[in-house]
Amino acid sequence: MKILIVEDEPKLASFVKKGLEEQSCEVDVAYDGQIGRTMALSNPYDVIVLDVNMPKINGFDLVENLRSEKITTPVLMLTAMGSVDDKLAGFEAGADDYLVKPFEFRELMARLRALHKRNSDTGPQANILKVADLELDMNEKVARRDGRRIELTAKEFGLLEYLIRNRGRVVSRVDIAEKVWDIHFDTGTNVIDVYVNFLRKKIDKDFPQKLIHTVIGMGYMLKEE
Amino acid sequence: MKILIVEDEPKLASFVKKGLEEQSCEVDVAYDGQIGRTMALSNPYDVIVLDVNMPKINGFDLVENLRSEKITTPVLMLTAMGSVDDKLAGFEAGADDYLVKPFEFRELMARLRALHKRNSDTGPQANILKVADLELDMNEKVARRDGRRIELTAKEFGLLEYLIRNRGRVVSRVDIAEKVWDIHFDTGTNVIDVYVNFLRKKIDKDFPQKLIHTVIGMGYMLKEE
DNA sequence: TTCAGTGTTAAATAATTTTTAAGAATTTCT
DNA sequence: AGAAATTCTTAAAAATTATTTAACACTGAA
Repeated sequence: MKILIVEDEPKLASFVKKGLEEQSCEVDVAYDGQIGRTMALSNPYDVIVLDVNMPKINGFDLVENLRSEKITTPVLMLTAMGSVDDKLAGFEAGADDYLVKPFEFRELMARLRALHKRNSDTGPQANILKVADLELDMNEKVARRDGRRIELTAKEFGLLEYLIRNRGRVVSRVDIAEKVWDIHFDTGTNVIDVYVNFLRKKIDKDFPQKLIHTVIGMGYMLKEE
Repeated sequence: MKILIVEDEPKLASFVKKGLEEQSCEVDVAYDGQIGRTMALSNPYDVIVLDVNMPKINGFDLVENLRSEKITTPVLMLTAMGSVDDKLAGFEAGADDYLVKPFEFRELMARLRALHKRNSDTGPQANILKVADLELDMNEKVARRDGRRIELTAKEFGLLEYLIRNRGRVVSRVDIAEKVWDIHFDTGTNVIDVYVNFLRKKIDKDFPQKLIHTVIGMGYMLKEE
């Protein structure tokens, strides 16, 4: 289990780190929210332990920020503030659990395990994204609709994956350009339009129920119905 | 969110049930572990709330049993036993969270939501602005009134969003021109009037209660009543 | 090197939205 | 009440946005 601890109190951080390492976890420590953010964005952690009270970026803001960046790693908030309102603020910001200091290490460990279990035990079948009768097989890198196998190119696959992960939500061309093409400024290109067209041919053309919808002036949306 | 409560204390059970139903959850209650087991096995719940101390089958045994039956529904244990050892036993048995009585309802709600969120990959929470029976769905980029779906163009959507975010406040044409059209000087146009008219046709026309009000000489206001 | 598949651009066409403008209706002012 | 100002409604013109096609460039494998 790979864990990131974001905690500005060195003593507590090293105590927790040691404990976790004894349980054969891989542990990284960030001593402020700023660094924590960078590390969380660039490494695939199983769980993140977050102190609320920190310089630069506090815990609440950090979770919110991570969530807005689509980082869904489970987060456990660690804090001395035990009021229900504080807890609610934590959950509101996007945390998955909330533990009040002082705590016993064993409880922290148990809670981390619980968070991890839920995220990882989705098993091998977690690698298939579905919408209606459309499946995206992340292992085979292939789509299926109504059981029929559909081969996709890399860009097509990337685009469809992005659409599927944002099913039911309108995604703008700018969003797509950034997340799928990694274009961060306006190049005046129409690649996205063209690729949506490719996808439609492969995925919607032969089926009565269309899944790819264009929302004029706003973007595209993948949705059943 | 569909929830099963397994709790032998009728008072507590009905208190929690009522609270959850107010948050528009579907709630079933089982008054002992035996029945709880049967219900959990036959219905697809989103979360299960489990009291530890119950006749026939206690909470620990019930989770263990469910897990062995491959029921992976998130379980929150509810109990008066707050020692770390008790908590560990709960997690050990397969629970996902552990809340000690007495608790505040809001915390229970937050924890249930957190458990549910992780299991249903609906991504970021539905982002919906509401006024009276009018909803503006920021994900789907669609309005709903009285449950009826209303499609809007980009400009219509922008205007309605601005009105809704300023509900109950009169916004001048100049405000609207600046924030929605990005026009910063007087062009003598009447687009805004035209668009308010468009919106009225889509949003107010078919309903007795009008939401868009014109305040002559000042601007427009969105308000119920 | 050639070839097939992939990614990108550009331009023509189609569809829809946005804006303009002008007459009708309403409200305000004298 | 009558005139003036403001707002509403409508339809058609203008502008924008989307789709499709085809051509071109790039890549990696044979």
